[in-house]
Amino acid sequence: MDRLTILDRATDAGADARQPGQRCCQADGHGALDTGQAEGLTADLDVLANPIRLRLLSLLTASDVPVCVCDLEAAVPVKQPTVSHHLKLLRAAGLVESEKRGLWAYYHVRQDELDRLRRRIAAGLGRLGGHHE
Amino acid sequence: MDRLTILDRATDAGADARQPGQRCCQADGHGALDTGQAEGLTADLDVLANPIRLRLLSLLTASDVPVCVCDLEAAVPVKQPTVSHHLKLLRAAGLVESEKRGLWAYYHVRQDELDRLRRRIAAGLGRLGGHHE
DNA sequence: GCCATACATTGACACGCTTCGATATAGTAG
DNA sequence: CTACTATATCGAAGCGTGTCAATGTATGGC
Repeated sequence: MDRLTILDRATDAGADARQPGQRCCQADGHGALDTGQAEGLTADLDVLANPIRLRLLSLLTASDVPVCVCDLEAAVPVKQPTVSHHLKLLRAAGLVESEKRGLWAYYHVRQDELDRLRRRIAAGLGRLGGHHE
Repeated sequence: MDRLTILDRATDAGADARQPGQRCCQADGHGALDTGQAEGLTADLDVLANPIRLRLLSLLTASDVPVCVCDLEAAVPVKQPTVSHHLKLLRAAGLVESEKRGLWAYYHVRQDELDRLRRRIAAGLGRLGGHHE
């Protein structure tokens, strides 16, 4: 209704001449992330956005052999149940695998999955716009 | 994989022959992120790990002109105070700037800061190990 | 003056995440 | 079998985050 007049006025008179109650510049978000993409990228970021999980992942990637929980526990300022909790999240995200040997559980990174996650994040952030392509 | 090989070698070399109560493999975390680096990377990730903020950033980068809050509000499934809240966080992170013109507040991305943030994240995740430079 | 608008801020709520003690499970040693 | 270990799971507490209604602030039109 009034929108037409407003749009006309906007195009005609410029940004500051518009009336209250109207959309200003109708940014349509061309090329922007839609809601679904933003949620997907958020989910990917959330897996890594924790200092304990980052450190555990870092320790596992830095080791060429599987690492037992007791070693991880010793490298991180939280108690054992918390370590188990974060390892469970990393396993649910497909980033690590565990193998039980005797009393110990040995964890190792699934490097391919970690690389895929990193690529998804890099692609998503790249889609945020504004630079090289 | 061959567990027996590992176990045999371990029995011989001592890895699995270790006693309870001892560190297993003393991973020293060479090349890994330390606690401080993990926290810094987490802070960077946290800024972006939210679908509303990602969408707002995306809309702003997709527009070559500053965008007013009313337009952002229309593109996002939350109410106006929530939009203001997220814009405040983005401004605190140095990723956007605002300018008041009349009744309206126009936001635009600080592209250099966004690029720097992306580079920090890429470098941090790269330090997670395992691949090409 | 008055009223309406755009946006920011406040205060409160709900929800989820992180954490840990307690407990369960499973393996080893004696 | 008993005792001890390593790890997982459970349950609850603490705390931060996202959200919104209500309110504040500034601006413009009448």
